[in-house]
Amino acid sequence: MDNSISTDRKKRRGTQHVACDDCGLFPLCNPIDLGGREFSMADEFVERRQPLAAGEHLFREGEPFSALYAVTSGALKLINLTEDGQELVVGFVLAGETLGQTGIYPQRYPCSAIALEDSHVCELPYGSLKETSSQVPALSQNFQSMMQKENFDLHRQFAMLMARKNAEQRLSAFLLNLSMRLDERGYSGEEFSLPMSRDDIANFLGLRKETLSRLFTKLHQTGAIAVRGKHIRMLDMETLRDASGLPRHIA
Amino acid sequence: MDNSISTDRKKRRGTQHVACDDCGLFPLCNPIDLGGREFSMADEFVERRQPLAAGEHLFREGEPFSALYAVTSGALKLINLTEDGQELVVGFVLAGETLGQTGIYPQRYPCSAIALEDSHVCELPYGSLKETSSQVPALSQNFQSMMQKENFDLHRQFAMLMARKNAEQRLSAFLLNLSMRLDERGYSGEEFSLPMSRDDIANFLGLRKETLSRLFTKLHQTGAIAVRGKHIRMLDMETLRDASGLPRHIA
DNA sequence: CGGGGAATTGAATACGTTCAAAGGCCGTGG
DNA sequence: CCACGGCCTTTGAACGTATTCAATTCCCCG
Repeated sequence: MDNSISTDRKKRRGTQHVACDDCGLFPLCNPIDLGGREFSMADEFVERRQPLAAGEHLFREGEPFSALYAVTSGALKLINLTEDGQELVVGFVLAGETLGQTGIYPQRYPCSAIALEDSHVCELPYGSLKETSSQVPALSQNFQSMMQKENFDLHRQFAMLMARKNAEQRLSAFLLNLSMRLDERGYSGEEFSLPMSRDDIANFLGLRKETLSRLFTKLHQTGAIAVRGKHIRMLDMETLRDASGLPRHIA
Repeated sequence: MDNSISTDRKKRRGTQHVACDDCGLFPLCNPIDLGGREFSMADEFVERRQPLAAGEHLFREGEPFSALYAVTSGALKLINLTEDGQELVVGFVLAGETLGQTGIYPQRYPCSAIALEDSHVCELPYGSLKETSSQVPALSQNFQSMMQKENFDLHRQFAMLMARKNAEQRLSAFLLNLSMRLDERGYSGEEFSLPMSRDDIANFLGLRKETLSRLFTKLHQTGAIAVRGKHIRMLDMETLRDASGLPRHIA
């Protein structure tokens, strides 16, 4: 069996942008399909493809909510800070995915968003969205749909990761979740590059980085995945699904 | 210190209903505040207070999505079934809370909902909601707000429970989460009755019931909570917050 | 009062963590 | 282009925590 991953390491750091059609914000940028007359938020209000250096904050926990964002390239992590300054990773946002929605209700961002690598984001000011959507039913409708999908995704991720007992199940479920999400955005869910460090994954999954490392080697040795640093190839999805302990239709 | 819980066990099983004002579905039942003219879904479409026996299904995983629900009394659990027929508890719905929203996007319920005790639910058919909301902006607006709050709640619960490493943190966070949610609906968040079995909690938290049991006794002995079967009194919230390892502003 | 499921407790085992050390990758500077 | 240094990752061994399996107790309900 071929467990190897090509050793030439071209830098993928935040280079290729996701296609607009694959972006989670697309239905809000271009709500043309239902509107009767043509209309595009993108041209009017969306601040497109702002660069974000690795490690830079997009927004900070507690800041007043002001806009929705979509990641067009790169990836971010969402974190909370504990009293003693420790990070608590509560999520990852991949290229094509949106962030900021959770701040709408409390009017503040409930977590900080930090770029994991050099990234680009599109910014949609919430004021403009709200104002325009009151006049453009199609936009309002698409916004509604977006929140519904978001809700579903959150619930699914919760179901995937919450009740996983042992570390192997957690990691398997995590990898499957990533793979699904990459697929959804037009990337390969079979071979990809992890944008986050082992530490971040461990923190997110409630494990130690050492445990995680052992698990990666274990999954590698059993032939379920091929690992070379951050590069992952999903070799045996079936085994992973079994290892995750998840119902087939979820994973 | 008084670690005792009154020993008279009156049956609270699904007796008192939550007040309509405290119900998560209220903004959809009565979107009068913005509408100009008075209007109420409740009178027209909402099927009110349907009884549900303990153990009975409200809906099943995979069924076509048809309606939103609010629990007016009692409580439900949300579960997925694994291939081999094992339950995977993915959430609990308390009196005053809503369920079904996660089915909107995929057009199917992604999990089954089972009554934990004799309960009552109000049913709002989604067809009626959608139709009416296209004519009543206030309703549409409130629906939007509901999804936004739902999104926030899900994210918060995810943040609270996901990265909790050890069992004590998980249980503490779980109890704090329950307490918050009860408070929100006008119940006492300080003293309450767990509607679910130890097994269900353990399943949800990814622990064994034996471990859970030991933790309950431990928290009881340290004086953080008072436990008598399903009755819980939160004696020392500060200790619990510390034990949960959560940032203060979340817990 | 008695039966049965749920909850608790106990002892041995398995698993994940901890602390320490070594290895590998990458950017920097020679 | 290669050597150096730092950081991230991997590996090792001892320890601590959660799990397992079994036995007992507690409650709820008839």
